[in-house]
Order: sequence, then C-alpha cells, then structure tokens
Amino acid sequence: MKIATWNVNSVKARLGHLVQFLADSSPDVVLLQELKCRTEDFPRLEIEAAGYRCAVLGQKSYNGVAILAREAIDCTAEGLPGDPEDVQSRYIEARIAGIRVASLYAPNGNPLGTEKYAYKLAWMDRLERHARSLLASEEPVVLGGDYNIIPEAEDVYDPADWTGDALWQPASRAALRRLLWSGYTDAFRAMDPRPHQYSFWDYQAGRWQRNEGIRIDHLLLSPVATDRLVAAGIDRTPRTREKASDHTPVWCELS
DNA sequence: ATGGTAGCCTTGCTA
Repeated sequence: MKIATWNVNSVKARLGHLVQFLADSSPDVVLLQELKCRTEDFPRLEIEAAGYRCAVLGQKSYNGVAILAREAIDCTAEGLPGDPEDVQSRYIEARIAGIRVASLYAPNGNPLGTEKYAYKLAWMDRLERHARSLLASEEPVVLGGDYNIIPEAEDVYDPADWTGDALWQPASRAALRRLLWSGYTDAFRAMDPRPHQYSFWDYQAGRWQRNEGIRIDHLLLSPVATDRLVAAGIDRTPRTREKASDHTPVWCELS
C-alpha cells in the first residue's frame, strides 16, 4: 500500500496538478493539507472521477485537510481530539484496509512570542497525547502531514537562516522528538539517510531554483506499521510544474 | 535589503 502526503496550498488552485499526481504515482492513499476551501466546495467529483474516495474536513480560506483512497474510508476523527474549543480544520483520521491513517496540518507558529507559537506547542502536545492513545490499538498507524517542524540540521539548507523561526525552535523540535520517542518512526529518514532532502521550498527569494528548502512534511509510522515499511521517498516532480504548491509529496510503501 | 511570492476573496492575513 502506497501512502503519500502533500500540502497542496489550495486544492482548487492545484486540482490539475493533483489529478496528474494521482495518474502518475498511483498512490493507494493520499493525505492532503491546506485545502483552503470549505468542505462543500471540495472538488469531490473530479477526485472520484480519478478513482478515489474522499474524506474531507474543510475550512474557508485557511487550513483544511482530506484523505483520498482507492478503498473504502471509515472516518474515525474529524478535528484533533483534546480541545473542543479548537475550530481550526487541521486533523482528519480514518481506517482504510485495516490501517489507521491521519492527515494533519500542524500550526506554523510564527511569529515567536505570540499566541500563535503557544498554539503550535499546545497543538503538538494534543497530537502526542492522541498519537500515544493510538499505539494501544493493534492496527498499524500512519500519521502523515505538514508538521511545520524541521527535525535536524541536515533537513535544512542553512539552520542559521531559521534561528528565529518557529519551525526550528528547540521546543518545536522537542515536540516532534517526543512523538519519535513514544514509538513512531520517520518513514523517509528510516529509508533514506541522505541529508538535504527537502519537501518545501519557499516561493520567495528563488529558494526552489537554488534548492534551498526544508523537510517539514513527514510520515510517522507506529511500530507495527514500521515493520511493514518497504520504501519511502520524496517526489519532486509536482514542485517543478508551473504554479506549483510550495510543498511536494512525500510517500511511503507498506507491504 | 525587514526585501521576495502565492492564495485567499479581506484590499490585509497567513504562510
């Protein structure tokens, strides 16, 4: 089973690229982030015509997450558990062919010293609590999405450029490490030891042309899922196209 | 150099 995650930065602006990616890559499951549209405005018909079912948690203008799959989707959560007051659409979870899969869009958190950064850390705390509860199940678990956290220095072109950024703060990175310590595995890093493999390049300052990116889109696998991990990679092709998303898909294959 | 680009549908906000 091939599972891909992709922050599309507006599903309507990227619909052509998305349909092309489905045809070229034939993923079994696709985790989408930053839909930037309401649930009822999601281009469901076009996705279904491409052979995929959809579970969607949209939001006007910002955020929004979805899960696409060739097989039946049994939705197990809409919204990240742990705070009924949180109205931001950043988490959707489902059972597909016996695997628990989530598409998540963690808060960016900039600028530092604001409630946005506090929200980022609080959201990651909630994610850790929920991720730990999922480990109690015997099902394989795949938590994929835009974590908005750079794990290590080897995952950024120049750490000095990111000193004051929420994506590179020690507390942000510690939150991601806690997920790993709880038992989850970074699928890409487990299969590819090469440094400087990026999933995001800023639109500004020619970052793509200079290959100055960061790796912030991750597929975290529970131990049972990691036992089935046979391949993982980053597909840079969608980022080469005209009017591309600033992120490109990351994928893994489970036996 | 506090620059630069993209998508929202607000002419600023978020990233």
